[in-house]
Order: sequence, then C-alpha cells, then structure tokens
Amino acid sequence: MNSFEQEIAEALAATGSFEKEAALKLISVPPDTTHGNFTIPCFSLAKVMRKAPKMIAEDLAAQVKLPAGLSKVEAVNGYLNFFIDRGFLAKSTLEEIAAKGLEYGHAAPNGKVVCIDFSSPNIGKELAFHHLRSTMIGNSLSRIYKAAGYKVERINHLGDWGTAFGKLIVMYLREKRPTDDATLDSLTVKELNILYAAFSKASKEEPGLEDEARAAFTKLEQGDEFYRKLWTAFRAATLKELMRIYDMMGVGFDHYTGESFFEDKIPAILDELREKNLMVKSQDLDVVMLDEFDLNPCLIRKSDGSTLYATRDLAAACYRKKEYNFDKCLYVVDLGQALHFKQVFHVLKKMGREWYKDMYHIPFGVILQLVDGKWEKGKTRTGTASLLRDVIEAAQKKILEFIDEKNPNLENKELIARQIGISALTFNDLKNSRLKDVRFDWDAVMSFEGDTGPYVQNAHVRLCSIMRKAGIDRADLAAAIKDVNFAELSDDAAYSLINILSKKGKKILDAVAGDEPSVLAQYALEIAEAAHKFIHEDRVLGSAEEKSRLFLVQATQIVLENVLDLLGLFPIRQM
RNA sequence: GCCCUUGUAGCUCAGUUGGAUAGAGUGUCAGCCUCCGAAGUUGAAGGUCAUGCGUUCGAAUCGCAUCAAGGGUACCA
Repeated sequence: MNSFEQEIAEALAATGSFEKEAALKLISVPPDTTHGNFTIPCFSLAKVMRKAPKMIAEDLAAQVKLPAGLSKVEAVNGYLNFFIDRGFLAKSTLEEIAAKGLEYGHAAPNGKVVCIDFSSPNIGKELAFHHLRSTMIGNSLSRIYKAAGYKVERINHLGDWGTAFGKLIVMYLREKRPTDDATLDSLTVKELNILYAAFSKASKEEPGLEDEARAAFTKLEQGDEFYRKLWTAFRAATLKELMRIYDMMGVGFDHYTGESFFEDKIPAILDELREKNLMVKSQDLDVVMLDEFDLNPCLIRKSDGSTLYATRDLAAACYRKKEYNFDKCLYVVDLGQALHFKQVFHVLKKMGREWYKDMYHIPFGVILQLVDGKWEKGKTRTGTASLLRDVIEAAQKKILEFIDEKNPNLENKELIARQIGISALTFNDLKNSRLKDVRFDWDAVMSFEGDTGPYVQNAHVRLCSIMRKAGIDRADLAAAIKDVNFAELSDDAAYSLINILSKKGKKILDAVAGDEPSVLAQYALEIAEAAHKFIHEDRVLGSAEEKSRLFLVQATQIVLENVLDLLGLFPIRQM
C-alpha cells in the first residue's frame, strides 16, 4: 500500500514538476473506487504553476510514467487519478496473506511498552452493564497495540480501597451479620451489593452515616485487624465473581494491582510532595495547587489524614513507570473523570516527572438507560443499572431461540449462543466512536440484522462453511496459493473484497493513532459486507474459477478471524 | 459562573491530513432461496450536515460567536 504511494510520488517527481515529498503529501484516497485507488487534487498547484487545475491534471497525466502495478492514470476535473491493476493487487495482497496468515497487517515489534489501565471496577459492587465499556474498549486496545508492535501491560486497577469499604463495614456491622470465617468465606457480591444499596438509602435519612463510613475507612487504613479481615473477605467475594465473568468474556489481565496494592507506596509520594513544597493546607486538607494550569487544586489527603483517589493514582503512576518503564500509559476511564486525570498528570509534572506527557486519559461516553421515560446514566447504587450477567443471560437466551429455529442440531449450542450474545453486546459497544454516549436500547442490541456483531460473525461462519464443504482448512493457506489464477479474481465483487483486505495494516495503525477500536469495528463491517457480496455473486464450489475463489474465501476468513479477535469478539465457525 | 463532550436522513450512526454527486444500518415500500448458511442480497423513498459569520480555489471537516443536550467543578471513585 505504502509502496504504491511512494512509487507514484517518484514517478511524479520524475516529470520535473515538483518534489517527491510534496507529491507524497498530495496523494489521497478517493471516496469511491470509480475514481481510482489514489488521487492527486491539483487545485492547490494552480497558483504555483500558474495554470488551471484541469490543465495541470491533464498535462501530468500525459507526462507521468506509470509505475509497475498501476493500470491507468486519468485526469478528471482537476483530479489526477491512479488505478491499481486488479490482478497485481490480488497477487501482492493474497501472497502476503498466505505468507503471514493471522498476522497479516501486523507491525514488527517496535520495542515500546504501553500500559493499559482498564475495566478497574469497584470491589463490593456487581459488574453493571456500563462496566462493559472500559472492559471491552481496553481489551480491544490491548490487542490492537500488540498487533501494532507494542509490548502491552494490561492492568486492572481494582477499586479495592477507599471510603466505599467504610460504608460496607459500617453496614455489615450495623446489620449484625456474623463475622466468623465460614460466613465470610461464603460471602457473595450479591449480598455486598445489597449492603451497598442499603447504605445509600440509610445515609439519606442519617447524614452522620457518611462520617461514620469515613471514620471506618480511616481505621481500616490505619491497620485495624478486624476491619482488615472484613475487607479481605469483601474483596475475595467480588474477585471470584469478576474472574468468572472475565473468563466468560475472554478478557485477561497481566496485573491485578488495585488501589490497595499502592497503600504502602503512598508515604513516599507524600514525602516527596512535602520536600518539594508542593503540598499545602487548604480548607483543612492537603492539596496541590494547580492555579498556573487553570485547574482546581488536586486533593491529596482528607482532613482526617486518609488518602484519596488522586493520591493512589499518583503512587500507581510512579510505580508503573519504575516497574514497566512504559513509553505510553493509557487510562480507559469514562469521560466524567477527565478533570481528575488532568489534575493527576499536572501534579506529576510539578513533581518533575517528565514522563507525565506520556500519560493519556482515553475517555468514553456513558451508557444511558431508559428510566421512567428518560435516558439516564444507570447507577448500581440505586439499582437502576442492569447487571452485566443478566444482560448476557438474556442475550444468550434470545440467541438460543434463534438457533433452535434455524439450526437445532448445532453442537455446543449453549456455549455458542453465549459467545454470539457477548460478541453482540461488545460490538454494539465498539462500533461507534468511544466519546459518544451509548443508548442501551434493548431491542436494538437484541436485533441481529444489519450493523451488528452477528452480521460480522455470520459472514465468518459462511466462509468457514464453504471451506468445510470443500474439505480445506486455514492451515492449507500457504500451499494453496500456487493454484491461484489472479486474473480470475478481477471481477467487481472479488476486486472490491481484495481491495478491502489490503487495508488491514493501515486500519490497525489508524486504530492505534486514535485509540479507537471503532476503526476496526467499522472495518469488520466492510469486510463482512464485501464477503457476503462476493459469495452471493461469485459461485465458489463447482465453478470454473473454484481454486482461485476458494483461496479468496480462505484469505478473507483468516483476515476476518483476526479482526474479530482484535476486537475481542469470538470468531465462531458455526452458528 | 467556569471547564469538558456531543449535535449529520423518522431513529442509531460512518464520513481519514479540508477535495469529486454527504454514506451505511434500522424503520417504510417493492424484488431475490430447485443454487456454497435468507442472521443474507438487489432496489425505491428519506438531508437547511444545530444556527450565523469568517478563512479558503474548495468547509460536515478549520476559526469565532450563538443555541440545545449531557457530564464535571474540595474531603466518592
């Protein structure tokens, strides 16, 4: 892909009209392929060359010597359009896919490290549907960065420390729950969640309860043994359920270093802030002033001396830099916390950590749910948020009905139904720009036609089905290429599919550049649509072009499988 | 008040560094299974790109202003 642009630029430079670098900058991709594969708009050249753009394009078209692999150059309305030879594109693209397989379009290792902090749910609460966003965006980004050549450290910064535990402890003791080992061992998140909601309700009537919770957390932070024991039980109960769900979704982490992990690393941070005279008293708390950046002060310690979110994030950032020596550190956290991260990054700057500029908040919009006829943010606390496992179960059930109707003899249909369901939810989350709020419309999410996960999976399944009937496997790819006649893959349906496949590498880089999995989700849709069209229009099995077309089916399958994998979707083979 | 994000077809959204006739899906209407999976495919209809001004040969895209929605803004995370 890149080399085409290089060669066009060189050929243009050879006409003597302008420099290669300038030509390279002008090359762009036309909106549709009827205008070719590359184009040079000549309008900006008009002033320098003192000619009408139309004339410039026509003159260049006449002068330029067409590089190998290009079939045509033409001047249209001031645009100079280049067309790639279909057979050449088929050959170069498919040969590379045959050689690289699943890793076609991936970049070579670049020696860089990226830390990605994602999911990071709060302990003591059930995973709500909106936690899917950070989890799935982060999961996909970590796969995409790896494909782009990075070493990735996937970090789950569990919310396992803070006032929330004060609340749980207060409520647990207030309700006089048993605190023997056996009871604590068998605690479930469900119970904790109810406790949490009960606290919210009670604190509305008793304002003093919040203070009580804060005091309980302070006691926990100071090392009270009994409180520690309760905290450990709460944490273990939540983690058990979390792992079950991550496992089901195919999400993994390299580190579960939650907030509590940084507890003993905080004093050093406080000392440093004090030594550098950055920490001041304001309204009875310790803060770092950020006036010079037009930001509110960053709160470091509460009036009772206990720590805050920002304090622990500072310790975590310094720890990560020391431990992983990252080139980039990403925080996949919702948009509402933009100010918090800005503050933390600027405190690091004031501390003289030059790497503060490698820290990125990757924000995303919230999931809105219909509550009493209005779209609002679901809250675990008030019980308006749908629980992730409920949503997954509902999706699975609905898809199972679908399978029973269409393909009742499918083996493992419960598992496959769940995988399709999870993929549908994931895709719904990833297909749009991350900053957009997602309206969780049950009907839209549970419909499996059009721009959905199942649409993409269905394309993959159909490709696999043809391969199964032909008795071939993905592993035959490298050997099968020698039987391909590339000229047989130059009809519109085959060509446009190949053209899309050839863009995989660029799409991965685009997704990394914008930290945007939706780039690849949209790309998956493009592949699926072109694949559906190809097998609809070009009969594969039994045709005169069977070997060539079968190879394109295999190549498409392997590209699609990897794109699905990069998105964190299950590339299932039957449905 | 200040700050951040969003505004494109009835609905949900794409639209790359400014470039050719602003594209999909969904919904509505009309077609396509004796043929590799119809969870598919072909077509029709549907637009003041929130509004105004500006920059430019050229603006959905860049700048300024206004409007609307959502979020944040000192002891939650």
